Amino acid sequence: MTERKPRARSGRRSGESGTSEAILDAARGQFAEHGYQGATIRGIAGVAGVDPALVHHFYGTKEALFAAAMRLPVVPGEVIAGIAKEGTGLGERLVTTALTIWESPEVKDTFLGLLRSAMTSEQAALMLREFVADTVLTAIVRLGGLDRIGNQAEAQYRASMVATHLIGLALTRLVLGLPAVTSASVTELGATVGPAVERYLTGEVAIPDRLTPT
Amino acid sequence: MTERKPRARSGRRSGESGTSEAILDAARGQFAEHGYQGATIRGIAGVAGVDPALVHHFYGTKEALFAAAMRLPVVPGEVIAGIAKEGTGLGERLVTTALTIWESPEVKDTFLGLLRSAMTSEQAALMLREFVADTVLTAIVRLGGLDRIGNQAEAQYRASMVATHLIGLALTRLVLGLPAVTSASVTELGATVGPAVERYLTGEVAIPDRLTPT
DNA sequence: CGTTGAACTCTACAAGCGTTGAATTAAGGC
DNA sequence: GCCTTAATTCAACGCTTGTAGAGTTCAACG
Repeated sequence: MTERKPRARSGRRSGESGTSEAILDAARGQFAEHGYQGATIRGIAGVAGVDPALVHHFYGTKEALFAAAMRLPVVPGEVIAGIAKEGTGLGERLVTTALTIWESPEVKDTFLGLLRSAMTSEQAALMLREFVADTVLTAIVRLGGLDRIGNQAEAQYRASMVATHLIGLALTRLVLGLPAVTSASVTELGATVGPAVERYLTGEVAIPDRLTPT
Repeated sequence: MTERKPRARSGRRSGESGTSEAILDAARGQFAEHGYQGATIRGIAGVAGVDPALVHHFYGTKEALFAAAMRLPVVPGEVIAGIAKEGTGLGERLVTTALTIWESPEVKDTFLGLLRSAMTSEQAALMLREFVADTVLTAIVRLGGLDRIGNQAEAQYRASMVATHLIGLALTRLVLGLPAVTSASVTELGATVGPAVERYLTGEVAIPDRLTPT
């Protein structure tokens, strides 16, 4: 009875522990839940069942850990492959594709972490911009939109409107929890929002003069 | 040379100092810049040129200060009055109205503070929902949309789509800083986004079955 | 003029943070 | 079977944070 609470012994564990991956997982979860500032190394270590110093040993600083945790496990090909069912419009497929990717288990925490952190961290904002550009532009290209537009600035503008709407959708659905948006299914949202997105991609849209040189 | 740095004497100041308002202003600025967690009482006090304890004396806890700072100076009537020029479509007017209000000096810091804080604070998320509902729904009503729809659930769904798009616009413009969105004028954005919003309000939109009882 | 109360600063505490260095234990190559 | 190297915990530092209490100066009222 010399030791009451049986603490974990120090020193290396037997076998492959997979601890560094567990730490990354815990980090993604905490960043997704509390954002960059709200998540603490101690909290992450706690979830991973590990001493805080170990987190530091593996990843150095908190910033580096964030960068490592938010790095995508390459945009999951399976998810994209399973989508894009024919028969529906381009915009609709884009919306359902984006939502499905963002809500897929492999990506959700990363996306949420970036979204929450981007509000207060310039670094995270940059990463989120890249992330959205990656997923949305990739999806656009893969689904075959925006390819006919020669004017680069106009294409940029149109794509930004799409991104704007989709990010708003993610925000009201995943973070803010607007009832009407959370209770709708991905398919329903695709049907409702799809046409608006499609108009931005290929429809008649007011483009600022300065972007369309005579 | 007994005292190097001339510190402010303690005790009450002469005349009306208006300090409590200065603190609220500073708080709005800091919350807008860093979000709820990122803003510190010491930082706010510093901007207001005041001892941190005074902030506490006036507003009690940080949460209470946040609530006090984020309370709207009643939606500025001047701003709303100066908008809604005839000749453009309903959606276009809604977009320009919302953007103009949110970017007006009286409201901008409050809105940004709520937007940044809502990502990590449930309290702030609630306030943001109310805020958006207030400004957007107020504008919708004032501009005369959505009044013909009898079905309450459908109206809710349509309005949520509008809010979704507008919040996305605010986010990419004010927080994320997407170049194509920040460099456009409010008028240009109104022309581009307006039709999409108008469609949600009065157009032909796919409404989930469960919302439209036969 | 004296007293009460509000505005204001000082000092300090307890808690939590990211980070560090040293100690302990196991794995892997020679 | 030793010896290096990696994984792991421990204890602690220095800093910042929100908050509390006590003290100081002024305004206002009788």
